[in-house]
Amino acid sequence: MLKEERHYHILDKIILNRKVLSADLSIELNVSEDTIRRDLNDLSAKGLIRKVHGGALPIETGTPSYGERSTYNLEEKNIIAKKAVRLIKSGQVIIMSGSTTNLQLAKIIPSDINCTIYTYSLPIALQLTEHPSIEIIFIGGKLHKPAQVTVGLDVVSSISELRADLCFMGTGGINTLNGMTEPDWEVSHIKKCMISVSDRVVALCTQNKLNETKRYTVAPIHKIDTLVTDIDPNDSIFNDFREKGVKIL
Amino acid sequence: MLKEERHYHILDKIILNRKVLSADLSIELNVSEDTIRRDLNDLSAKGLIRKVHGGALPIETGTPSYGERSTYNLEEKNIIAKKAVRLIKSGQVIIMSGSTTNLQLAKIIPSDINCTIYTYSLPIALQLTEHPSIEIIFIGGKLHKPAQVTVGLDVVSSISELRADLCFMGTGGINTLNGMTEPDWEVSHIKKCMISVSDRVVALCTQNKLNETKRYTVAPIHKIDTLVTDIDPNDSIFNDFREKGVKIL
DNA sequence: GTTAATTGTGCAAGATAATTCATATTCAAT
DNA sequence: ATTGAATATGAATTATCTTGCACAATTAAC
Repeated sequence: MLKEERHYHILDKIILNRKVLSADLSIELNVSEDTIRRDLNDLSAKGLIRKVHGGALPIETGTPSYGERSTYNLEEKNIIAKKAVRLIKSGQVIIMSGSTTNLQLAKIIPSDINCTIYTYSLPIALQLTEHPSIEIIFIGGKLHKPAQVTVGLDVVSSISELRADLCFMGTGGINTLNGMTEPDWEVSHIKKCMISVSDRVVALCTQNKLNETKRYTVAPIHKIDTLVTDIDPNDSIFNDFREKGVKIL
Repeated sequence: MLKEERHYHILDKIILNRKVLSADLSIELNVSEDTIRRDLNDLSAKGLIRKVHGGALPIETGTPSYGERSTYNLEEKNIIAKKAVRLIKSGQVIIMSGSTTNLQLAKIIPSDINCTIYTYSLPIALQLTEHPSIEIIFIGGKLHKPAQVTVGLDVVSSISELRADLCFMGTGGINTLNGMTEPDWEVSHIKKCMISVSDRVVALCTQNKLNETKRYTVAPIHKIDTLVTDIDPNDSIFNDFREKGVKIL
């Protein structure tokens, strides 16, 4: 393994995972940690990565101001939200799952949009109360405290009585082979239900969830109409998805 | 987990929840509280958060959100909440209406209490998610934005299927002649329903609502078991209430 | 072909950074 | 004032980093 090969590997990994650890790389690339550190120093000197104690992170994009930094993790989610919000039209009935990406989306819905939104997430509902005209229907049930969403049979049965034009779904993991998957059993059921009552399913997915597979299946890939990510929709990574008929945004 | 990752996690969480506790973060991120405190100090030094005893808060941005929305008569409501909280026992099933007094009450429920609480108020539900053991059932329906509560037939029919030991009710107005009254038609119906499914009804009432009468009747005075106010329960103002069998706290 | 510089790598020792732990102090709530 | 919780501090520990050096492989020069 040549030095440059390692460098490319490191850069690839850092783009994909948003971080690398010296210890991991040492094992993966089968060289000592010293060598990895030297690699990281090289790349850092070239301004390609940012070296930190224990590994390295990508260079921060944009102006490193106060607000920018504090929204760092939300940056990708905001990109996704901005793409997704264009799908919302007045008059639609929409279901939103309880992800932080959806929360970002809820924040930027233009005030001239007039639609009905069903959700089972307290933060999202609360955010939507700031919107002047959207009709919000909260889906009741037992509250799951950490995620601040309702869960359980009540939720499933409430959703199954609906019919929605659009469904915005945060993703635990998605790939062409296993489709959409979820780490949580209850949530996977709720999402199944959401999909079955929605005309179009829009999956919101940060790149780190792309090509991941979680424990429970939500839906095969062909049930997903549109996939919204924070990467360029023309990227070749999406070829498989396009073949299965998934629109990329 | 790199140090910066923790920092981003903390910033994300603080944006989402409007506060973080050192103890929680320590468990979530699997490091000691010392480390969390040092992280908080770092972030605070960068001006990204405001460190306080026990955790940290976001930098004040001027836009007050649900949590810090100015509450009128906060002092009185706290007094009432402190009296009312003594009525809560482990094992009970409780319904809470959506008043700011109830919100204060929700904040001070001792953490060793273990009960089930039904509510249709977003702020109260959100507040209760901080409690370690209470089971929260949110009553879904159409959201009334200004009050951030659900309303409508869904709410009424959900409530009518319950059975509760206790019911904490904010009051629009109360007096011995007209009983409990409400300015809002929809809310008056919901409250009627709450009363009909509860064994005991506790009315929480600041003194300015005492002896007021609003447009719609909720219940005659004898339906109220306990009246909690911010004035001395032995005050002669309560004589009429006592005659009707209302306990004063 | 031999030699000398150059480069890449691993190893070891000391330096630095991050973390935990024990302890004393401060804080918040009664 | 008293109590219990949260915090700051410094020592001890662990992890990571830097540095210098040895060695091998590669390149360049003669």
